Amino acid sequence: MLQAALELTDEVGLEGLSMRKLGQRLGVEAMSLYNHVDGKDDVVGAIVDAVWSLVPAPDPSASWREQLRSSAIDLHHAFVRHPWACVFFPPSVGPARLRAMESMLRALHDGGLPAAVAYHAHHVIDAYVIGFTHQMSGYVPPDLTGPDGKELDPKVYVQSIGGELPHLAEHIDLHGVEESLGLGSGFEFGLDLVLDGLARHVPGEPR
Amino acid sequence: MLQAALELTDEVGLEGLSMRKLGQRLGVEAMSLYNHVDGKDDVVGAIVDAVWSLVPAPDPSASWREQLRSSAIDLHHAFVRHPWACVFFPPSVGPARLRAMESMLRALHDGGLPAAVAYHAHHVIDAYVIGFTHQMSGYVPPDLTGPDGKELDPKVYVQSIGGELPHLAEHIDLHGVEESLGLGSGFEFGLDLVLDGLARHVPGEPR
DNA sequence: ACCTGAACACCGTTCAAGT
DNA sequence: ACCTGAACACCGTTCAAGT
Repeated sequence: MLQAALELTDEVGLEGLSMRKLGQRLGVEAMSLYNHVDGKDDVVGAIVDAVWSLVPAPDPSASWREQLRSSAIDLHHAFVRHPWACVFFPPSVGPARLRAMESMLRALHDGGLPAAVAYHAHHVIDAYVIGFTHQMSGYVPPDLTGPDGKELDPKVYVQSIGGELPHLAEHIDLHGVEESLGLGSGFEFGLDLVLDGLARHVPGEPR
Repeated sequence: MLQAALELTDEVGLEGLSMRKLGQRLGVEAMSLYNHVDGKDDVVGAIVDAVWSLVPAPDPSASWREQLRSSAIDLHHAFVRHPWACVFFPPSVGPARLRAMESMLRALHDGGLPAAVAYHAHHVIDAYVIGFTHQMSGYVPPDLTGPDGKELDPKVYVQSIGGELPHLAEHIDLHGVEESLGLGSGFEFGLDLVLDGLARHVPGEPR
């Protein structure tokens, strides 16, 4: 049934998931589900944790930086595949997510970061990975087809809403060609900003 | 009416906001609202943009770094006051948010950051500010009162869910005393990691 | 132009009743 | 032990009817 819930949510999203539809998919009335599950929050918590369980534990023999980096990227990919799971507060925090948190804190600690830095680093990285991925996979480009059916210039589109906003119009112009800017993916660019900053907090390895 | 919607949402949250309750507060049936507004998405988009309008435009004579930093902190505070507005995708992006985006992109451009860096920086900072603030203000500490009414040790609480997770237990122990770690707020710590990283991309000012 | 009541198509969840 | 139908308390939204 957990499998059915996950597939259904992949198809219809978290908003579209309902006990009635889930029952229907299982060939059963919605009310029967309450014999196996506490309620909707229970199933949402379970399927979100199932996505967390897809990210492999980091290699403890790698450097702290490589562990954090590859875990963040693996998590990012899992959320790209299941965008509805990219959420700060699922109804409950399951064991898979707890294990991921433990791995990250262990890597920071073993890497020699001061406790205060490790404490904040954990929240900063979580916020960045979930935040950026959520933002990225939820984005839908604005509809640029004008009332006459022709494509609007970003400049006039932006102006129609907010007035004279030249930098914003230029920014929208770069959509779709951002990979050609020579900086790699936006996600990794930001991730490395954070990790580089953390590296400068490792005592004994200044730079 | 926009004012009433904002106050109501401050009280009951975004989940609690309904056309019926909003009508009730205005002394009118819910269906009357559709004469003044396109639908619920319309009012949510409007009140979210009203919160964005609370953050002042940055001082253009300040350095790009100071502009970004103080805008991010102002936005953070606005979202702490109105947590329901701290959302990546409101039903619509209003003029206040567009103006904030323009100010940020202008500061990055005038500060001499390469176009590719400015492009990604915008998304990274947005993701971080919204992500961290959302995470922070939505967090509710786990209920540590055991079945006998006594307070559980974080170690045994964490173990009851996920097994042996020593670093996570230690992390939970630091909750509430994180301000005493000597690194300032977690939000500003992460923000400075990002801004410091961006500063190293300014050509001609190596370091 | 603005408001209203009834209705429609949905929700999560409870509960007594069945097997 | 598991399933069911009816019901409750909610949603957003439409639409014909009123003033």
